Amino acid sequence: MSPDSLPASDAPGRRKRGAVYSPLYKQIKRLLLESLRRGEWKPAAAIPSELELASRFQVSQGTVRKAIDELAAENLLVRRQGKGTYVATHHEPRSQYRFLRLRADDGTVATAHSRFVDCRRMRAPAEIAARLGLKTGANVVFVRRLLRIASAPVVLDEIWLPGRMFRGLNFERLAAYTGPLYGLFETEFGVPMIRADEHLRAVAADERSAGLLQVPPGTPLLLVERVSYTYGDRPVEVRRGLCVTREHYYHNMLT
Amino acid sequence: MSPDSLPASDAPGRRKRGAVYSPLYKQIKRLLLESLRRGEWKPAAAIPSELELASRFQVSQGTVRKAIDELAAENLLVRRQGKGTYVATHHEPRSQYRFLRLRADDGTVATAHSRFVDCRRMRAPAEIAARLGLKTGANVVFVRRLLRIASAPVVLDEIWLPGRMFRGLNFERLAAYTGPLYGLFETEFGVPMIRADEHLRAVAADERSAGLLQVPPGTPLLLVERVSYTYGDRPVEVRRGLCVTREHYYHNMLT
DNA sequence: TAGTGGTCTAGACCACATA
DNA sequence: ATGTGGTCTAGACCACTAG
Repeated sequence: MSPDSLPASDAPGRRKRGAVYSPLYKQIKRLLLESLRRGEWKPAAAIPSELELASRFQVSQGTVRKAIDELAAENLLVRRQGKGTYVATHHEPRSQYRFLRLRADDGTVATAHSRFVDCRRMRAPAEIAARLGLKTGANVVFVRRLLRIASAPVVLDEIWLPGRMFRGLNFERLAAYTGPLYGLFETEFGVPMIRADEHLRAVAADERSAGLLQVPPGTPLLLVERVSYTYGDRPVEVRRGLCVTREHYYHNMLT
Repeated sequence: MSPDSLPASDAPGRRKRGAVYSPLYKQIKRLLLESLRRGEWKPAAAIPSELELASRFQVSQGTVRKAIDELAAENLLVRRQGKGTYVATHHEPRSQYRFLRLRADDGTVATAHSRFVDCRRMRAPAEIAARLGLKTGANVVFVRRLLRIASAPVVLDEIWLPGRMFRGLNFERLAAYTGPLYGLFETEFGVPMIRADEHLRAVAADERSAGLLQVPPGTPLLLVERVSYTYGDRPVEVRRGLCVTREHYYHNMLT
């Protein structure tokens, strides 16, 4: 990207005047975000050094730093002193459990084992379609899986994904893959998950879920409804998780 | 606080060398935190300007800024351009719902009405005492209250507080007080809550809770176990909330 | 008009990783 | 030895608030 990417109208002092005011580092941040969205720098890859970006955008290193600081605070980039700045990936252990808030009673982050129960393509029900920004009846991939911790089933997930973005995703590929699901999405389908919204409720286990989770029907379960987003706030996953919270809990820190 | 507060051993370049390395701004941050902990600046009050702090600590404005930046990111301080930097308080609307993650189905943050059903002093059960860092049997204040949204009971809270820190807290004072509970704690007892840990589970309503929440016994409820902390990571509140999630959900955002 | 936080720069130097 | 991120400074100027 050339320096010309900075709108010419911003040339004098490079500030937007009038309607809205946007500091230089916010504009740089937007440019970096755009490069990430376009896939110019893939997950796990290094982005150019601060000095190089500074000369590319014709600003000082400090201004680039501030832009990167914010992206790092949002977990989109990872800084490594002495090495460089990298695009976040769901493959490293540190990012791996970013979206998993389930803990064992003793506080440990138990290692979960995925067992896929189902994977098929279907027409999106109205509610799922709405959340994914698709038309009702659009093609979606439906996945059902069981998360086991220490061999006991703990979570039953139902997942809906836009069919167009996940061409070729099927039961065999899921079963063959070891590692985090979002790692697969990112590597195989070029869809990095960067944010998720969760709605939690308590519900009673129905017959089917109870059977899969090996608990009596009617058992209180923690329902976690998630919508995940990729760059540009595009929703790309709807997930309904049913959790047995007899020996586990959902952890959250308020600040 | 005089500049001498900076350890003399740090004088050359003011860096800690050897065992651990701690940048200047982290040391400044620690000093500011200490002033907050000591109550030198009360909630809602303004702290000295950046320039004044810089001259006080004999560092540049930029270094003070970086320290304040981190404290603001942790919601301990609030910056207001053109006015100053203020100590966070639970009295302003913006901080008011910081610790309340319950939303109505339509996404709105419903205004909750508190109705206190119980307040008495008791000896701390072992588990509560452990979480509060007290000895079993230590004096604690026990509070039970019902949170109503649009006149329907939605949350039943049970709260334990260290007796020594909350002298004089009784049913009458609770009932007379309008506004957020943490505002009361901060103003009347000098205990600002700055962080909380929550553990969520799904449980079945027992007879008593079901009665108060006006749901059938056995109804799945969201159990929210919270431990709140004040400065220095001191635990000062244990709370058990039972939420009816028929028309409300617990909201969480993952980044 | 004065004071406060917010932005931006240029340059020096430090800590860390790698070759 | 080199290159990267991380810290710190001094100073200029901008945006915002309030007397």
